[in-house]
This record gives sequence, structure tokens and C-alpha cells, in this order.
Amino acid sequence: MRQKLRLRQFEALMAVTQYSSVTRAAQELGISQPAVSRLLADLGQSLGFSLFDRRDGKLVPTQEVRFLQSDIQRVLDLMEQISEVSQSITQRKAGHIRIACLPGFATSHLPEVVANFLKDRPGVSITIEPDRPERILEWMIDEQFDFGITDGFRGHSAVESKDIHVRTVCIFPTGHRLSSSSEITPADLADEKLIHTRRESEFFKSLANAFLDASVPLTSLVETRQFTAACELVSHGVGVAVVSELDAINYGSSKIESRPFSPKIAHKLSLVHPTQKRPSAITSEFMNAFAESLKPFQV
Amino acid sequence: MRQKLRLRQFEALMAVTQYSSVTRAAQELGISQPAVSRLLADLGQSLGFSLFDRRDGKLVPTQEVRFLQSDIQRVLDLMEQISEVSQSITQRKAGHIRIACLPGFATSHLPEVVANFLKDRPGVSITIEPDRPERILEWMIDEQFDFGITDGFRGHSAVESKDIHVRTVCIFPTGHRLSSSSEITPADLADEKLIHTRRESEFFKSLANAFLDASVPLTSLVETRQFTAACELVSHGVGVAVVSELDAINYGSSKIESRPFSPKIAHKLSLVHPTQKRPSAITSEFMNAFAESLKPFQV
DNA sequence: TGAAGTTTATAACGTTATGTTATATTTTTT
DNA sequence: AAAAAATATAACATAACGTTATAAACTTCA
Repeated sequence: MRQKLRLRQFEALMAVTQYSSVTRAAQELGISQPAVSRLLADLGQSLGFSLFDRRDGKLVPTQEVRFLQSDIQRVLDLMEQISEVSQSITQRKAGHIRIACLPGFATSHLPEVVANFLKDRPGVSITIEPDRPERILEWMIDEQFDFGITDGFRGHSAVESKDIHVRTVCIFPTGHRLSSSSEITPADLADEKLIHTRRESEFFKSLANAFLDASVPLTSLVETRQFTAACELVSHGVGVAVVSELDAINYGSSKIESRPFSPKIAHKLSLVHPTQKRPSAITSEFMNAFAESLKPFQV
Repeated sequence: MRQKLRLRQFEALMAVTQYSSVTRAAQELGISQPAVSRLLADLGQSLGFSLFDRRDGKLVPTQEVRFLQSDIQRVLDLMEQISEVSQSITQRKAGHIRIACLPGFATSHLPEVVANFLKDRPGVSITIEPDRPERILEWMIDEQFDFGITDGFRGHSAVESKDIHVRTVCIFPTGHRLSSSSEITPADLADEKLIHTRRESEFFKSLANAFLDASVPLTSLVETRQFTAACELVSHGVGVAVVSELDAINYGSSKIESRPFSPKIAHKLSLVHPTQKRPSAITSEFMNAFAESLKPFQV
């Protein structure tokens, strides 16, 4: 009966082919000569044809063997590669991370974090998919992504989340009268038209409460989902806004200025991942790195 | 210490991935469940990360494993392929044969033999390289080819040969006065202009001797290396010739006719192969098949 | 829940693959 | 033909891989 072909036999075959000598091959493999002799004998038996011919003192592979050698070498190379990749994985140097995030992060904060993370991890690749929070939540539930950066998240059994409260600031066009204040209060904004997030959002409610507490009317002008859009509108002099400091800084334009807003209102970000699926080691590492990157902006 | 990755472990890994169950995988592999359990445990140990997560009763590969799976599958597929190809080789259904031959054979007799040979040997491939006898001899000595079909071969220590003596016939243009004879003798050709092989060739010497013995002068018109060229010339009415029956038949044109020549003169073909290099099984088989194909034309 | 049933892991122990050393045989060189 | 080198064979140890028995963990369902 034709037995099973074994890797060790292939290693012996290739070594003998390379050195044209069983003795030499054994040395290179770091085992004894009889061991190689028998590996070859067994392999020849399994394959059903002789493996080498003697030619003036050297062993030359038969044509049958040569016909198989490229495939055999490929197997050995692949094994080697798998071994290397697995090492990279344990050293957190290889893997793939699928990230879903709010559109704002895809362009501003995240790229820098990703670039930094990949710098000393050559085998790691990353997918970034920006979309609305609702979609990000779906993706987490479906486990289509490993990690999500979202806001307005209210909990879901299939999604584990870590909340990050980032500072917010009031932004206004450069040269605006508000630039003389070192801190902005609702009273300062009594006559200003506000650009803000959706009325249903937690953040808007906090903001509205602040105005309410200060007995100042809130003049709503534009409602937008994204802080980046708010920055853009403010820079065009449309109005003023209270946005996360993260966005204000990353907007990086000289057309707007920012000041702390009082009372302190935090914007809640949620770093999420599927509950059921244990994150891969490299994903965990990235999630930590990302949380760390937000530290400077946390309340 | 990171031990060696073994094929059996990969087989277990893929089986468990496929069936999401160790028990089921063991059944499919035809071994006991504990055996699979341990293969996985060992592999996890070697790789350095856990292989599966439990998800409502099923085993789901970790992302780390999924990252390696395509490579692992490729290794297993390749092993399978090698095993299949090696079977084909022993069954003479796979391999490669490099054939060097005279130009005439490349176009006429050989293709049919090759086609027939390949018909029920799907894995076999063949190289055909036509050239002059001198070059064919070189190729044999250099072992650049497995099998050669040549003539005028006078022996060489590095080349083993088998001589084949094929019948020859006299050819002339259709409707020529010779067509009334059932057998042509030198005397019949006394007034004919002859197209023949090189004067140094054995075959020409035999032919010349026949004329000499019959005391008939040989009127040489064209000297050519190839019988096919002679056929061509004859078909254009340039003269008559004595060529191997093989070529006469394969020329397959109604423009020439042939008759046996008397005395019988054989044309010596040599089937050659390198002495030192043992022919592969499939090459031996082809050489036999080719020799067999010449049987109908042998003296 | 918790008890039953199923699945997986662990333990104890053969068999085969793969290694060893010693030695016979073959091949190459002198 | 003898000496030297290379390879094959024999006898035996160890690790890989299989077994069965059984413990532990997980699912299911009353």
C-alpha cells in the first residue's frame, strides 16, 4: 500500500539533491547519515520509483524526482512562511484589523494613529470604513468589523463598548468678538446663531440644558451630524458652535478660533467591538493604542 | 521552545474549522476525538496563540488562525497534488520527455506517434526539437534531451543507440515511364537523373554500390540531406530518387509514385539516448512506442 | 436552576516515525 | 587489489500519533 508522504522525507530529498550526497545532506540537516538514508528509502517506497542515480560519485535526482521537485520545494517554502508568519502574529507584527469609524475620524485623527501603529508592524494591514453610527452598530453586531469608533451609542448586548468623554470647545470665526473672552458661557452666545448636532443627540441636550440653566435662549441655525461640518460652517462665518476639542484642533485652519466652554460639556465617544468575538491580539493592541491616543482630549 | 509545525496538525485544524467540532472532525479524519484534541493543543502550543473560540456550541477559528488558513490550505492542497502526480508518474501518466529528431520526423511520422502516446497520458508533456544529426549527437552527449532520432550515427560512448533499418523505395513523378515496372533496378535508372543524400553518407555508398554492381553509371543531379526534400524535388519532376519508404508514404502526395528498389537497400535510423542518464520510465515507454511505430517500415 | 446529555480535555498506554550508534556493504580512489 | 569513503542495514531509544477510559466543561431542557 502507498503510504503517506511526509515533510521530513521531502526535506531529506531536497537536501540530498542540493548536496549530491547523503552524508553531506545529513550534516546539513543536523542528523545522522543513516537517518537520511532511511528517509529516502521510505520516500522512494512511497512514491514508487527510485529517487537518485549514481553519476561518478555523486547522487543525481532521477527525472521523475525532478518533475516533482518544484512542487516539493514550494511546500517546504510555504511551511517556512507559515512558521514565520505565525511568529509575527505572536509578536503582534502581523494580522489584519477592520475598523469602522465616524467619517470625521477617517480623515483626521485616525490616520495618524494608524500610521504610527503600522510603523513597526510590517505584516499588519488595516481596513478603515467610515459611516454613520447606525451602520457602525450594525457592523459590530454582524461582526463584520473588529473595532468601531462611534458616538451616541446606547448599549447593545452584542457590542462591548468603552466610553471616552472628550472635552469640547466653542469655536467661532477668527477675529470674532468672542476672541476677547478666555472662556465662553451661554450668556456670551445669547446673540449668536448656533450650529449644533442633531436635537435628539445627547450632546445637544447637554448643550441646551446649559443654556436653559443660564436662562439664555439658544438660537439654532444649522443642525449637522458632524463636528467637522460645523467647523467648516463656522469658518465661513455662518455662526458659532460647540464641538469636540479633537475636531477643533484637527480642523487645523486659521479661519476659526476656539475657547473653552463653560459649563464643561463632554462629548461621549464609544470605542466598540463585538461582544461574542474575542478580539485578536493585534486588534486588542490597536484598541488600546487608539484609546491612548485620545487621552490628551479626555475630560 | 517553539517546536516544529506538522502537517497532521494542519489537517486537524482545517477539519475542525470546517466542521466546527472536534468530535466531528475526528470522525472525518477517521481517528479518535482525543487524538484531534491533542493535535490542536500541540499546534496551539507551537503557534503561540489559541486556535478556536466557542460560540454557542460551535468552535470558531480565531482571527489569528484565519489569517494563516489560506496558506495552510495551500500546503495541504499541494501535498495532495504531489501525491496525485507521483501516482501518475508510477502509472506512466505524467512526466516530460525531450525529443531531438531529424527535421523530417518533426513534421511527418513523429507527430502521429506523439499524439497517440499522449492520448491516454494526460499529465505527460513533450518537447520536440528538430535539427541536424551532429547537433542531435551533441544534445545527447550533453544530456539536454532524453531521446533522439537520427541517422548516420557511428557510435559514441556517451550515447546508447538502437539501430532501425527501414525499407527504401524508388520514387518518381506520377505518370513517369517507370510506373510500368513493379520493381526498379539500377538498370532501370541508367538514364535517369538521381536526387540522393550526401556522398559521404552510408546510404549513398550503398546506393552507389548497387549501381556499381550492376555496372550502371549513376547520374547524380542533386545532393540533399533530407529525404523529404528529395520527395519535393521529385514531385516537381526534377528527377528520381531512392528514399526511405517512411518518407515516401508520409509525403502523401499524388504527384509522386513509388516502387520497391532492387537490390534491397536499407536506410539506417538510430534511436539514441544518453548512456549515463537512466531514462525515466515514461521516456523508456515512449522509446518503445516509437520503435514499435517503425516496425511496419523495417526490413 | 440543576440534571441529563453532549462535547472536549486529560490520563495511561500501544504503535509508528524518526532519531541514534554500530557495523556491513557498496562505491570510489589509489 | 587494497584502502578510503559513502551508503545501507541492524538494533535500539525517543517523540509523534494513535488508542481507550474517564474527568471536566458546556448545552439543553424540564
